[in-house]
Parts: sequence; C-alpha cells; structure tokens
Amino acid sequence: MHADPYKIHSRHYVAVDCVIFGYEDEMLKVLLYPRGFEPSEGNWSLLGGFVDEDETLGDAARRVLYNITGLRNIYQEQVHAFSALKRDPAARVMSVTYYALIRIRQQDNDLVREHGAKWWPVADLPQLIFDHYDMIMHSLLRLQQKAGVEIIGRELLGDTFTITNLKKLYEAIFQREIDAGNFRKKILSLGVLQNTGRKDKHESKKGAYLYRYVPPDNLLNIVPIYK
Amino acid sequence: MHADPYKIHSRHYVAVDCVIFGYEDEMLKVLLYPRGFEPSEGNWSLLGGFVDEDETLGDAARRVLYNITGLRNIYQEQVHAFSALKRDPAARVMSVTYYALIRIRQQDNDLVREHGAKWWPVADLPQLIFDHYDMIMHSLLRLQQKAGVEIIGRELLGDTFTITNLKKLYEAIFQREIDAGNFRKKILSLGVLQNTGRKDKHESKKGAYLYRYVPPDNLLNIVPIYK
DNA sequence: CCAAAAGTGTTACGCCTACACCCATGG
DNA sequence: CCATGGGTGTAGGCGTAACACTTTTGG
Repeated sequence: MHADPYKIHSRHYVAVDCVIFGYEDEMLKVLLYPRGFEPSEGNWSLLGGFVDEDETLGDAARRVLYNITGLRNIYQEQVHAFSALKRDPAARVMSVTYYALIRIRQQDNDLVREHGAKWWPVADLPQLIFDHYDMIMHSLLRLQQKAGVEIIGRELLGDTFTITNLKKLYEAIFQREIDAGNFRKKILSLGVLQNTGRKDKHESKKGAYLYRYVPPDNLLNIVPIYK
Repeated sequence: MHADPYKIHSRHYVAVDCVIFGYEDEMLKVLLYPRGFEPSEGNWSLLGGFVDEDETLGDAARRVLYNITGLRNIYQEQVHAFSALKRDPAARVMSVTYYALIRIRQQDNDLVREHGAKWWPVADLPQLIFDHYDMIMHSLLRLQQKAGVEIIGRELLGDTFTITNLKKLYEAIFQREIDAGNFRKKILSLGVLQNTGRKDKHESKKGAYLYRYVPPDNLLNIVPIYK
C-alpha cells in the first residue's frame, strides 16, 4: 500500500441527489419523499444518498434509483454539482444532481409507496428542502435541451406509443401547447420512428398508429439505400 | 458544536480542474502546465487544486485561476464532475471541471511563465494526464453551446473589437470557416453590439469599426422606443 | 492605380408556423 | 350521422447559405 500523498487536504462528504422524472396523466412528474425528521421536517426531498469509497457518482445515482424503484438500466445524466457551504445545515456536504427518466407503472409504484414517496407534477411542486428546487429546475432545463435534440418517448412512455402520446409528453416537458400537425411532420421527418402497423384505440375512434423508437444506426438495416 | 450525523459515511478528496481558454494568433488556446513528477511525468496537465473545507467548488476554481494568472472576476462555468475510481492513480479523487475565458495579455503571461505553464492551441494539444483531455473536450462543447447563444467577444477579445476579430474568434471556437458577410449581418441583428465610432486600422487600409458589447437590458436606455 | 479588407445586396432554399381541410369510426 | 381525434396539404415568414458586388485607402 502506497502512502497517501494528499493527506494534507480536506476530505468531504459527497452525495448524489436524483431528480426522477416520470410521466402520468399527461403531466411530467418528479418522485419525492417526505422528510420525517428535523431540520426541514415535513418538507419534501429528492431521493439521495452518500457516495461510497468504491463507487463512482454514476454508480451511486444508480444505486439510489434501484433502492427506491427496483429498476436497473435506467437512463440517467449528470446535471450539476452543488456545493454551497451551508446547503445542508447538519454538515458540509456537496451533492451532485442526476436526473433519470422512468416509466411510471403500477407494480413499481407499490415499492415507491413503501418508502412514502410520491409523484409530484413539476408544474405544482411542494416546499422542498435545501437546494432541491434548484436541482429540479436545472434538471428540467437539461431535459428540455435533450428532448429538443432527440426523441425521448421510449424512456418515459414505453416501447410503443402514438404520435399524440408523444405530443402530450412534449407539451408536459416544455409546458406549452404544440401544433399537432406540425409536430407529427417534424417528428416523423427525423426518421427515427418506425410504424408498428398496430393501432391504439384508447384515445379515438379512428385509432392511431403505434410507433417504436429505432436508433438512427439501426435504420440502415431497414431503409433501402438507393444507388 | 453539533455531533456529525453523517459520520458513518465516506469522505472524499474533491478537486477542481480549470480549463482556461484564451485567444491568441487567431487560435483558441488552453493553458496547461507540465507535470514534473511521476506518475505521468512529462505529460501536461490542467491547472487544478483540492477543495478546502470552507470553500465552494466555484471558490476553489477562482482560487486556482487567481494563483496562476493573478486575475479576479473572470467568467467561469461548471462543466462536469469526473469520478472514475482510478482516474488519479495515487488516490481516490473526484474532480469537478470548470472552464474559464480570459484575455491573453503579455503582463499576465509573465506570471504564467513563472509556473512553467504554456498556452496550447485546442486544435493541437499535447499528451495530457488522467482524464484531462475529456475535460477539455467537454468544456469546448459547452463553450460552443454558449457561443452559439450569446456573444463572447468581451471575455476573450477585450472591451472593443471589430466584427472581423469576432469572426476569427468564432472560427477558432467552432473550428470551421464562416462567411464574412453573413456573420456580420447575423451578429449585428442581435442588437447587442454598439458601434464606438472609432476605427481599427491594424488589419486593413480601409479600417474597421470597433464595437463594444452592451448587455441586452442596457440597450433599453439607448435605443429609442417608438409609440 | 490596385490589392485587400470592410461592408452591402440579392437570390434561393429549407424550416417553422398557422390553419384549413380530409379521414375513419363508435356510439 | 356527427363529434372527435387522426392525419394531410398549403401558403407565408424567417433565418441562413452562397456569392456577387461596392467602398475605402495605404503603398
């Protein structure tokens, strides 16, 4: 074992806080749990945890997510490191925010409820502890940036979805109305949605085609190449 | 003094690494210093430092920047936290990358040279230690995003500059040629550059007007409002 | 005078927006 | 048959790219 050459420097508690986005009832929601002890008892909190010696920040975020939702292989992305000296009044703790995108499904919700957690619409958040509101806003901005560049239907809606499903999701993410016809043309022109041929009749009598997201590279195997 | 409620958790070394961008000889450059000891002796390194108990990440980045350049009030922005377990072979150190924009000037360069530091063009970087190459690439991407949305002439060129100066800076940032006429029209249409009336004759016989960046809000005091 | 940079004008094209309009069908 | 959501078509506006053109002036 080598001597630690950095001994003279401070060591710090490092945590991760997860902004877990889900989509339900045509609303973008965030999973929060109620803080049951002081300080800030009664306020709501993101799911978080301390980073261990032998895990990366991403590992820690995945662990936190797994513990509460039971899900693995979830899309997540680092957002920002928060480090104000008194952000946690109990001790000096830096926290790195991650956001994650998951499908809200009933069976998962049981596990969620066990922890007392609850899905809150981003448009109607409760009082939050520390800097957690900032964390959510930072994450929402990043999500908007991502959604503006690529289609995130798969993560929040499931494997197949109608164009209207996707439009409503985008309206929830960007918190504004979107023209249905223009949205359809724009999305389809990106060439990453594959029509499954099946129709969904839950929303209309005519029925809407269900699409599947196909990553750009895979399309080379499907679309014929002219010569 | 309260008891520390988090005692059971690990503490970590946390560092910041600064990607210091400058502009010189029509090239975007990064300030690096040569590592004089093993491991990775002879390779080049970003300017970095450990985060103290009583400072934020931003504070630490400002301190590092001040120590090497003697400059304060520099524009800087957090980029990403790197946390691979073996990224520093000597110990487990997480590092948060910041990028900064500074004007390269001769007097500052003396201080820089004292430390053995050197400006390297981003298009022609030397071998770097650890994950510092990734840090620079992440930072460059962020810089491009920022430059795409707002004008960053002031930070890298100085208080006044010609449209051609700015065009060459943008060509350095985006590493591609830009049409002069279109660039001029686009930049001026943003309405955030104010013509000083003075001309710079260094680059041409005709002379080019020097412009000053004026933040959007201040323009309300200058541009008359029609009724 | 003329090379070279500064600055203006012109045209074409692609994308986005707004909105009118058809289609299909369950009740 | 008709209200409702699914889906298509079209015209105008705007920003951009490409590039031709005019202006200025030191050497």
